[in-house]
Amino acid sequence: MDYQFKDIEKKWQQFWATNQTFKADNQSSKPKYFVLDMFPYPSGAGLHVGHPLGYIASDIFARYKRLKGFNVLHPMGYDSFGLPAEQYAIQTGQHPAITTEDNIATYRRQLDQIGFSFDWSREVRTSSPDYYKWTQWIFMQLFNSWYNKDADKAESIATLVAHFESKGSKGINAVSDEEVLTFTADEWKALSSEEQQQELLKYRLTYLRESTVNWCAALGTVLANDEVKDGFSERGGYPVEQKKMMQWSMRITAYAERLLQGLDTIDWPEPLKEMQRNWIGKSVGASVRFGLPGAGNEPHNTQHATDYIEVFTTRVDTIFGVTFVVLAPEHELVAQLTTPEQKATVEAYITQTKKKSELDRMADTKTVSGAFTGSYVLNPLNGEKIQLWIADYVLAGYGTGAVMAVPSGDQRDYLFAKHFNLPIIPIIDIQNIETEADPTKEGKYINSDFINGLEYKEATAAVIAKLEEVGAGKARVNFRMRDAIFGRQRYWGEPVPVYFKDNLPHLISENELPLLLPEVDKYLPTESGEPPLARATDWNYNGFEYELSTMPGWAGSSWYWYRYMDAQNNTEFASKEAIEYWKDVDLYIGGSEHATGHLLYSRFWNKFLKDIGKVVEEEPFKKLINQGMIQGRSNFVYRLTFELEPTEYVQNFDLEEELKASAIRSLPMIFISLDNLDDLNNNVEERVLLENNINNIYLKEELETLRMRVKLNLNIHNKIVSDLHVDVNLVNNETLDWEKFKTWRKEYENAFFVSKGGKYICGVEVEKMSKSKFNVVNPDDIIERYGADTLRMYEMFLGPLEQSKPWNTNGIEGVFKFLRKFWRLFHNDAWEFNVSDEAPTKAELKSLHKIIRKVEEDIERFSFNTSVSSFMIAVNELTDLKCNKRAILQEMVIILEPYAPHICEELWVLLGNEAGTLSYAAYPKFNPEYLVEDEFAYPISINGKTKMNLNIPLSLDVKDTEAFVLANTDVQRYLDGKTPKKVIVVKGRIVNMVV
RNA sequence: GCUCAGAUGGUGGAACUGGUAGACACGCAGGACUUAAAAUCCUGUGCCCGUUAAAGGCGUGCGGGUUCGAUUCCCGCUCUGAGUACCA
Repeated sequence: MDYQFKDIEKKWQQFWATNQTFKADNQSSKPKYFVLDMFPYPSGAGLHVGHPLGYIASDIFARYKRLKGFNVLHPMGYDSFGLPAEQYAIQTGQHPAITTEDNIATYRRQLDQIGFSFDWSREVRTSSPDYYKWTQWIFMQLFNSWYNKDADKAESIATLVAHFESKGSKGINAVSDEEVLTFTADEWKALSSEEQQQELLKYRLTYLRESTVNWCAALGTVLANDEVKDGFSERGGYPVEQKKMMQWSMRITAYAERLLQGLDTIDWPEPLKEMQRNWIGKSVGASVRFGLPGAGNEPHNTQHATDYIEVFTTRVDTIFGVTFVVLAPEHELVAQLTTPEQKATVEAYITQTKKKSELDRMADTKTVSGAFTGSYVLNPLNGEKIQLWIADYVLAGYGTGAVMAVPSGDQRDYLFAKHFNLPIIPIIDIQNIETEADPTKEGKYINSDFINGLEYKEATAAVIAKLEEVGAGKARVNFRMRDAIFGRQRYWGEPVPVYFKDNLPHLISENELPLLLPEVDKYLPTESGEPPLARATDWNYNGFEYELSTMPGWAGSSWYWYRYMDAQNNTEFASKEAIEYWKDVDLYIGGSEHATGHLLYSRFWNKFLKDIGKVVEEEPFKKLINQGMIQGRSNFVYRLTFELEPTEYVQNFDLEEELKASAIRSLPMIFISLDNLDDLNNNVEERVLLENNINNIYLKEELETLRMRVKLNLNIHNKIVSDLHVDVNLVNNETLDWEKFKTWRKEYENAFFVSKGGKYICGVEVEKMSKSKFNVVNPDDIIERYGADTLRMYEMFLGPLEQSKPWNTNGIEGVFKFLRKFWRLFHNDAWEFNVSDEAPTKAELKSLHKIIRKVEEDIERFSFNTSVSSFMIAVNELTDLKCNKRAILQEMVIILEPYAPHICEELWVLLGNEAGTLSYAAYPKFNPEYLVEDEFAYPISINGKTKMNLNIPLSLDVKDTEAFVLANTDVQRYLDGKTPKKVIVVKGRIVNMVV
């Protein structure tokens, strides 16, 4: 029988499902291997061809590892909480759970069609209560924990309470809010329970904090930064204001150092690690206090936050070059430190700053602006009085919201000083500050008191020592990363398992989990601007109000890989045994867009779960591969822009009306093929020719009656054509199927095509894949035409996995032909299955063992595109050899199985093997003996240019090879009687002669 | 600005540690089969010069360098894509 991919694929997909072929066991004598894909958000649009790229790669890897004798865990699930479903619910009133369910069904159908070897018995959905029960449970553990810096790990809040009770706050080294109380044990005990809880909240790993959000009153909701454009909501264009709100936060900053260090232990793409490093943003420097004059002893040393300005600097060595200090306009001391004379200026400046969005403030790096407060601060090391300014280039949220300005070393400070005429003091002997700041660390210090003559390293150490001595500063490490906001004012997310009593948050008890998402009448905020959950009736905890915000999208995805290990467990998020067996993810494949979101939060939660003893590995994803994005590839047709004009005035003649009344209704649409377009643009004659053609061919009969009444002139517009997107499904290899095109839309029904040789060539552009550009390609269509095996192999054949590339089907025929050719090896000319048991020849064995090694090497380095090519080469070779030997073909079936599982299963059974055993067959063993050659066609080159090839026995050593080459008459002809100065022979590679 | 990735025929791409640049596939051209078409098969296909062939020249973004030999290593530059940012 011919290769009937439809029957074959359906048959085996059913077989795998009924027999649970890919169900993984949590116990095995085999080594474990966990292959994970980033699970999808089930959107209403379904899967497009970009989605499966990573899934196909991971499936090939998973299937390969099974053949290599591993116990493979390869699961799939859905990140099913999220905004689009909620948006849809708001529009249609349908419960998001229902639309989500529908979308999942579509995804599942599409995924099943591609033939993935997922263990569906472990499927997870983040929106399902038996899943989010555990997301809530982890939240509770975070609430019940604090970060002990001495132990460098999270601990139960009980250990903190015990410490407070016995020793007070003394000796606690914790990651906490900035302002915590200092107290003795007795003082602690004297606090009311509420006061104690209030204090403990400052230590918990998830806590309430007032944070600024983008509040859109009209939409009644909080918007993400990228949903805000120039101070207005992207959707609807309503004004957005900065509003302070009590929000749940996650103390991820406690893990900053461990998150940074951990990167060195995992096998991830370097750019991705770099992104996380930048996001964490560790900078090593010092904090320095600039005292306020008149506040007492100078230089200053006091506990009260109001009589000094604290700055963070990475260049504490430049402290003698400080000529002013700048505060962020939002800094809390600004009002207090502004003198009456400067009050008006400063307030005007603050108002001006407030008008600017954060984006504007960041974008405008050219204009220098600021205002003098009228106050001075004192340099702690030389007592010098320096001006205190405010300026919007200093951000309140970073460091301390204040900087010490060193105009000789920092370009921003330099411009500021020049603009406001502030002093600039050079501090390093080799510094050149004529036209710009010079941030050099080379050279020796000048104008710098006790560090004069020193070099960078010793100077830094000396300054820090001095600062510590006078109590005005110390070495400090600063991180850019902030705590993550964890609350969302949305409906379709996990409810936070917290209720409020006396304005304090309390956890519900564990046995009351899951806290189910309540039903609401509408998915909108309330009139008073409370989140949708406030609409739920009778939703309270023994009369106390529940938290009304829900968890963000990343909550459910920050631990889901553990649930796959033990998806059905009712008593734990996963059993200890399951976690100890599977441990971590060996291979994780997904897009790099999750670099600083999902991948950072997951590492954070993982480290926390390890601290509390629930998981065993410090890092969750040992190896990670980013698959590139599949971009859309749009096609264009070019519609001629022309008009007809009457050349004379005729009474009561309106061309438009006459056209409408005529048989043709309107002027025909004429499309110009891309290859004709150049001629038209460059060649006037062509245009005249076309005009004549239009008149004579396209318009002739239709306009005859009109022409009898008035003379018409045809004008082609200056911009000859307008480019229109055309559905890529109507185009094959840039050639338009114009019959289909005519039926695509009513208005094209009578279209004309101008082309060379009857082929209409379309234009191409790479853009985002989107409906409006008609460039979305659905895997279903490809599978319908070519089958899943072709789709799988073609997606791999497209190019390196990590590279972004536009989707195009130009080469898909080649892959399909390859599979047919493979099928043909097992069949005779009458399409009857025909395999021989003869012993294979040397040439056949060579082909086989070449491919065994090649595919092994390629898969191990995730180079799937090259192995597809190699399969083609192997099948071409075996076809040429007319090989139908079982000994060769059966091995081929095993090697190809990860790539094209359906056709291989079918052939496996035709070869007489038991159905379903292929997935666990043994991968063929490579034997290098079959590849040994006794001769090699050496390229013979003269001065590095290859001239000819020469077969030379590999048994010859370097010297004999050289002699063999020089004895050759053809070589002599090339040498033209000259003796080479030097002959380089690389055995088995090349011979090069220098003349 | 900074960080990272990339640039190879008409197209997607290959060339792993410096050793025959362009594998494999698409497309295109020619041919076979066919009444014809589709399908299939065969041949050719980097560019230039050359009637064919031979021979030759040029070729991996650009300019240099190291080397017997560079797509690969080094220096400088251009462009494209991604991330990130008045980060002190």
